[in-house]
Amino acid sequence: MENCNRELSFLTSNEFLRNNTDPPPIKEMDFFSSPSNTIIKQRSPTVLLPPHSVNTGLNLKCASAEVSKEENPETELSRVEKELRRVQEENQKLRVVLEQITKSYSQLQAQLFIAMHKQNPHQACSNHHPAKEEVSERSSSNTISKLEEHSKTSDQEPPFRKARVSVRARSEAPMISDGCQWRKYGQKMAKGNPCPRAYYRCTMAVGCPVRKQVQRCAEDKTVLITTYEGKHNHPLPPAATAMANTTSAAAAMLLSGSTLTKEYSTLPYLSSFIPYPTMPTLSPSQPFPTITLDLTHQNILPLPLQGHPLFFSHKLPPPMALPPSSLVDNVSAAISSDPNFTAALTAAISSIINGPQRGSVLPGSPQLHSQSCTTYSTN
DNA sequence: CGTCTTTGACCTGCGC
DNA sequence: GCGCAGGTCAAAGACG
Repeated sequence: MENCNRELSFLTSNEFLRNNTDPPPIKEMDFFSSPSNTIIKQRSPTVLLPPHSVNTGLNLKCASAEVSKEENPETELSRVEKELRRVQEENQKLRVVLEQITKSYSQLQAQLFIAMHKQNPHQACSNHHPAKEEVSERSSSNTISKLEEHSKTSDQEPPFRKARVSVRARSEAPMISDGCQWRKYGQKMAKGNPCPRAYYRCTMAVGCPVRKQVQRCAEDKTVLITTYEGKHNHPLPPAATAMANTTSAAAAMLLSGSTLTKEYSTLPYLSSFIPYPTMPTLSPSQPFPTITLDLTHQNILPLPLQGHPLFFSHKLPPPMALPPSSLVDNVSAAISSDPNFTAALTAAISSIINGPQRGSVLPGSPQLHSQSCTTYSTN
């Protein structure tokens, strides 16, 4: 039973990149702090830095203080501009690296989820929303096996049409803004809930199969339950990509089963985290596997959704009463919830950072120049 | 006038 | 077969 409460959640701590011998936890990605506490000078490319002290060598001294007063101001200006451009490029590279890391993590997390499910198929537990899904073990395994059977035997219907990703978020608005265009095509009173359920379909492209249902939680009417179904057949605007990534990844995690890795690699939108997925929750009246991303009680936002319009629509103080946190904080927090991921993620990070040496760098991933390093400040 | 929402009717699947 | 519930359709109305 203890596994029953085991959600794949991202918690707030900095433990994921930490071990006993590691430097202090990362608090922020500080690219512009004073040199005294942020710059690590590393001259030899063969010396490995601690895992998260990625020194890019941006010796960001205050140039003006060191420049000779006789020097031409224009030359100084151009030098500073040049330096600024270089810093921006470094920043961009690091961003790409981080994206690769998050992608690897989401894949690893999905694999763990599937492995857990296969080990304890009868413990596929429900989430903790009593009003939503009271799941019997029998119906759960039945549906899962039906699903697997379906995915094996039928290539005609996209599996995403059947998988659902339910997002619970607090919002006073009638509908969360997720960057897509939706057209309402129906509304129904659902049994057991005084609030009507609205049906929307994506209108960003003709024939887009994506639909969503929006309904307020019966127990807590401040909670908006948005259930996504289907996969977009068109490019998405940046604002919508985060949510699409999230739901696609979650659906893939739910559906892919033993062929997870293969299917994952073919998902067009998969490039993001899976935030706070609970175990698949299956309604007895609906044979659709549903994965619930519960954002109502978490004190950290999922990475792809931070800064997303969805969350700006909240009445909660953004970002949900958290102290200012960095991306790295969130990553570390995420992994800390499951220590088993630490080793795997460390390997993933290593494979990216040391890609060229180990021959395992991902295509298109940037290569951190050994002498071009940036320190993640702990301040 | 075109687009979107509303809402009752209809279809489908499931349990009894 | 019947009733129920979820989901969808489509006509009518509202709106800019």
